[in-house]
Amino acid sequence: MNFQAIEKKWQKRWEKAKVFEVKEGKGKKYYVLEMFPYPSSVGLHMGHAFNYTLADILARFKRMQGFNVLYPIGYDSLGLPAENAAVKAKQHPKKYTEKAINNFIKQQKELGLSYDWSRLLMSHDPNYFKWDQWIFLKMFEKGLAYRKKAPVNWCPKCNTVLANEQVIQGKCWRHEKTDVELKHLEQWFFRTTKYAKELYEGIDKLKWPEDIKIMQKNWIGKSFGIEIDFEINGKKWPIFTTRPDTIYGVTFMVISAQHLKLMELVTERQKKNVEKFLKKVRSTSEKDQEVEKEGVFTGSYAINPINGEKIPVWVGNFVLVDYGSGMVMAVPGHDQRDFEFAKKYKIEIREVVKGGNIRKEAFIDIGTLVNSDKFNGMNSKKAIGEISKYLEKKKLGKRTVNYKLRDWLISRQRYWGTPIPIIYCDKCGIVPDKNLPVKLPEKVRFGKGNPLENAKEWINVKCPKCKGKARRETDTMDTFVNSSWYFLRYCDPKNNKEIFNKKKVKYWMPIDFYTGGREHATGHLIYFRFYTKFFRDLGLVNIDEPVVKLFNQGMLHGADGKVMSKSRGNVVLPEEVSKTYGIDTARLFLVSLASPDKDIEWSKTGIEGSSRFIKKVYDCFDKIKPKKDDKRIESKLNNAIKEITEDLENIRYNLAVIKLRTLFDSFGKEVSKKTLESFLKLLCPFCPHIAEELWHKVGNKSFISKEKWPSVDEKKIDKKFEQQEQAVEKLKQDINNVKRILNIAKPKVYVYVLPKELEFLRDSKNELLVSCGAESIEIFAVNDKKKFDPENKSKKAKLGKPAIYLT
RNA sequence: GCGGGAGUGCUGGAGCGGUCAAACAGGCAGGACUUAAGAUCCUGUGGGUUAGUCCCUACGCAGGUUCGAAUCCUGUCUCCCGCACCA
Repeated sequence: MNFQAIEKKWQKRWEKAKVFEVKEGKGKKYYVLEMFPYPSSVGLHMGHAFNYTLADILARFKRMQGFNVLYPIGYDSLGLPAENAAVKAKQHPKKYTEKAINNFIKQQKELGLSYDWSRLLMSHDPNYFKWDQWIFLKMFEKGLAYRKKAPVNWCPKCNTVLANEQVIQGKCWRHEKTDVELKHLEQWFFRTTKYAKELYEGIDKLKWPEDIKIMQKNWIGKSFGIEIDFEINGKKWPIFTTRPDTIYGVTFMVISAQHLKLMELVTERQKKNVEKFLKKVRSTSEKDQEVEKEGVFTGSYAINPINGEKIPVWVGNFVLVDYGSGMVMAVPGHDQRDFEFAKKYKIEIREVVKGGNIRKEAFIDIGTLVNSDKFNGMNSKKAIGEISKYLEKKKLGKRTVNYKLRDWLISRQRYWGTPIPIIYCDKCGIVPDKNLPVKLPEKVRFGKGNPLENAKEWINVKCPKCKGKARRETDTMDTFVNSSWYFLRYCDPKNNKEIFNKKKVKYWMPIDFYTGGREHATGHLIYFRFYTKFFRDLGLVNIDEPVVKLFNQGMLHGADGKVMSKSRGNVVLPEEVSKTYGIDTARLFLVSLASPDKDIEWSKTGIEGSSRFIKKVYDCFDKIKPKKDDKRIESKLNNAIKEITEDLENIRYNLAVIKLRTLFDSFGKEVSKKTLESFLKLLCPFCPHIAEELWHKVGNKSFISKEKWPSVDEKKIDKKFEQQEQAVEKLKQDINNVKRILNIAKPKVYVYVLPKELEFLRDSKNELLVSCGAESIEIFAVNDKKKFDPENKSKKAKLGKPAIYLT
């Protein structure tokens, strides 16, 4: 059979008849979505095919179940990789990207994915990013987009700053060998921290994989504590601590070496020392493991608010600048880091919680307070509360909750991104540019730094307010901005009056099933929740969370056992597989290997198994002449429908495939047309092209993709047939066993059964003959007087266990 | 260091308190069909034993809970992943 012709044929017909295009309003909706793909110019390999197939199967299944299924596609086409690749290929990123997209579309169509192509989105389209800019201005208006000078992560390879989420173990997310540097720059931020509490608390309600939920919790990192004001040089400096019970043990303070206001604390005498130290800190890479804790005295002293004690303030390399207030109270007796620091610089280590040996190491557990004035003898746990209360009463501190989550740095010093719609005017300052879209200038020079900085005509504009001289912001937005709301635009992709129609979004949202990789746990999957909450507060959506069910698919590994990727050189291309086996076979194989959430390995021999099955199915429809069902088939079919439906519902495709195979194997020569059709429907989500082809072959004119999913008739499921089958199976084994013991190559077999079992065993006579390699088989009822039974074996027969005699 | 997940046949993997551990697929071996190969079909694939029986050994290792555990608990080893000086 010619797979490729069949595939092409149906792909064309689907497209022509707009089979997968949907409109809102017709019945119950179901929204299936894959994470916004970045259109790499390298194209798709089998790993991608695996991802898309998983969602496509569900979309097709839900569609047949009668849901109004929204299953759209688009491309996250702005971003650094495209710009870099384009520069390398000496092509404009736009041209380069669009070529890549066209290639992607072609390949995805060849996979038989049932997208509604009419909703196609591309984030580099000004009609799309116009709304990114619109959102930015809304955020600006609400104080959620702001500009500040801050210590930021800089990747020297990318030549741009990065968000915290894009720094992995001190390295750039795109360059695993490049250390991220710290710089102080004026940058644009989104105030994600405004929703920190809600983002954190909402996690529990999500039907997401547990590990993702835990990762998000750790990332947002909630901790309860108290902010205590320490007075330094007459000014109040707040610090955050979760252990106020150890406040009597504070023997010094440490401020981060990156702190913006550090120099305010440095005295004239200490200036040289501190500057020398800062130089050293900057030259050693920030996050290398096990950096020794070091610091220098600033010359200033702080007053411990609880007892008025004067304590030295140091500057140190181990204090994070962007957590809490960038300064800590050091309790060397009860914090391991402070302990190491104090040991090194011979600062007093004071015991205030009894329980450990603070000469050897810091005692960080809870215990009983000592050397703590009126709180002596109190348990740490109680003391945390009591001391907090005391400080609050005296207006020296305030209990707070602190989050690790930081505001999202969205500025990028690159060309291929959404321009930030801001104009700087000497007179009016920061002015929003409401004349959207702010497009990218086409003619720019690539190579050195941010190309936009040299686009003079584009930069120099009139101030929208005073019409005076002004200049554009040259930073563009992080690509994760574009992917934070695309799922809403799919609901109304062509709207040019507003970002989207509220009613349409209300109908389609939330996303019912979202697939993608685990790597987005603390990036995209937080950003898009943040956006959703912001839109809700704007009154644009009526939901709190964008996704009901998140599914993380496993990774496809190559034959070498490593994750399939172009750079590793272990890719298998869908085109190639398609040529030999057909894409339906590949789809089937990918999901039958293992549970879809697990990593799987591509194997050449493995796909043969799926191929054999597909061929068998195809051949069967070539030959079979439908007749009537017997009760056994009816039972089998209904049971299969029931179980396959459940398995699809729970994304246990591997198990569904097994049941599909078992069902097919149970077809004898007597199968009704209706049963065959039901089988095809069950097959359709996995192998849509072949299902369509055979659907027509048996005489239908409609699209099976649009047919109704078969329903279960529970009454027809009869466990009796299963038991009978098992009995036959056992009998088979028994005969073979005896045959082997007696060492007869082609025995004559005599079977003796109880009279009521005679009928179904007779039906299995041929099957037994083949599988036992017997010369002949005769089946007698035990009470048959004419039976051949020279050794009188028939009296051994029991219910469900016939007696046998071989010769 | 903290957190999460996983260890089942020759392999990928099902099973996640109980009627049978290994469904399904792949591999390998034997057989049938062929002049032959391929395709296809059948059988076997821990050990012992037997005319189809039964026994033993087996779900990383060691304990425990239970009438009963691959499945629950504790400890331990190995592997994978995430976070990592968060005060």
